[in-house]
Amino acid sequence: MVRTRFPRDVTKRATPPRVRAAPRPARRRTHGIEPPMRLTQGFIPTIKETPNEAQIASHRLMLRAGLVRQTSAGIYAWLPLGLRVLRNIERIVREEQDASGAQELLMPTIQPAELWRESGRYDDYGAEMLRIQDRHERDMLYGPTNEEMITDLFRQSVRSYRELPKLLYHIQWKFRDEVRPRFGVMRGREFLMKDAYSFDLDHAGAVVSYRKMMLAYMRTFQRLGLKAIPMEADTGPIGGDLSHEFIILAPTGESQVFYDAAFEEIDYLARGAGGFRHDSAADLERFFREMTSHYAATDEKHDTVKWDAVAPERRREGRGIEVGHIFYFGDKYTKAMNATVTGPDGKQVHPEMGSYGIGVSRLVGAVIEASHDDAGIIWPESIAPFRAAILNLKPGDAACDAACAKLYDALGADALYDDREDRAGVKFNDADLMGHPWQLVVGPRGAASGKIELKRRASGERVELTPEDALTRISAGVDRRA
RNA sequence: CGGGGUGUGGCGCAGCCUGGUAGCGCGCCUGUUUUGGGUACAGGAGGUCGUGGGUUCGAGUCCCGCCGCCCCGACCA
Repeated sequence: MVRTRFPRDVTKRATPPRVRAAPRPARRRTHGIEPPMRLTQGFIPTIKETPNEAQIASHRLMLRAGLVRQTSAGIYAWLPLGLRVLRNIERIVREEQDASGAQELLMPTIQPAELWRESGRYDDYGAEMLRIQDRHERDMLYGPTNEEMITDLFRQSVRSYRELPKLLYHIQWKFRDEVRPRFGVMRGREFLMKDAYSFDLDHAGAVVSYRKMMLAYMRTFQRLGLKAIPMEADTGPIGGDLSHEFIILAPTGESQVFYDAAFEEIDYLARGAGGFRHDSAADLERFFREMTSHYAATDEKHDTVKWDAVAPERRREGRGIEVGHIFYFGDKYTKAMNATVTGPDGKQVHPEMGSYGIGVSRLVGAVIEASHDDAGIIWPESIAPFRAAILNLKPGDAACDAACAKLYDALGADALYDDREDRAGVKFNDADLMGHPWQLVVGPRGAASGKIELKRRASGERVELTPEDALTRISAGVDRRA
């Protein structure tokens, strides 16, 4: 048995090692776990008619395109196509968390009631918390969030202010027993969430962590192809006095939002002059001022006087879906759970905390709400389950088969090969429904003369060209940021 | 949790009022046909009618209980 020891000095480092900004691999989907896929061999059950329970667009399309299946109210199984999207979103969220200096860990889904009794939330949280007992009749719960557990982990091991700040996150399934689950994965009971927690010595430090996360969020949403607006929010049951929620725009959103066009004009991913760095206090300050100086409000908090002060051509209005929420709440938990570090003056202090959530599974639905048409989903390049679909209009035809094999070979895991023996219309419809950014249409008509058709899902634009040129167009068309 | 709706082959639905051999469309399987936007024809497989009880000679249908799911509202990543 090999014994592993953690190097001592790791915990002594005052600040985490600098992480390079947003790694962007040459090939996007390089987790190495996703195999190429032929439709005849895959498990991608598309359906023609809309299941009766699905009312909103994203829910309907997720069921029809074979992304998910519901197993109970508000609980979903993720099928291969849906899982790819979920993983792609998760990957971008992770890259931006890492880039901000946060460290990933993984906490369990099941938590002991004891921790929640310490913070006082075991009783406060109410019926939304799923409570269970193990065989020894110990009270347990399926975690709806992780403030208590992270605070417990922190207090066990962090002793000195020299080890601060700590910015920790995980991406884990949560359960909140919603009274009324709805809108498919947008308001499920079980959902995948990225939750981060910051620990700082004082208020000033906590504010820096808060701003870092805010920047990470804006970058994340931009990479997902979404227009996100940060809005001041109430802190709710998490408590605290500084909080923002992030609303993305979609025609079917739950609430009306009003905001200044400034939010759309900022490039959060820009480098160099005008860009924002996570490790520069000045940049973070400037960034935070940008985020808070422009008008933004939901209908509940809408202030018509302030709204009238915004130049008319800069007023933007639309429907919004909440996809993230960040909180600063000081020593609420460190005090209740007695987590302390030794300060510079030798006295014990309760670190200041913040928590930061992104609804990863909700984002799958939210992106679809923001990007679809009558025919189906229109995936942004950055999270599409496949970059392209290869439609073999006549399997068995030598020229078609050869052309498809070549394309499939070149694209590998980035392509979904529709090799079904079905009518052309079936394949066109399914490809539109599944929403691949590109469609490579190979039919006997063009194959004879060495041509295929390339269709752009978003615009509907089609061109006839050689397979080589099509492949070039596809890779050239990748916007690595969005 | 209040209000409303609904549950019948994989999906969408009819049948229930007025009890009497469980049907239609799509999908699926076989064959023919068609071949660039869900083709056509023929044959076939597949259903404890959500569930428990009751009424009746007989219940998908009538009565009572329970459960699931959906929508509106209050509540929320």
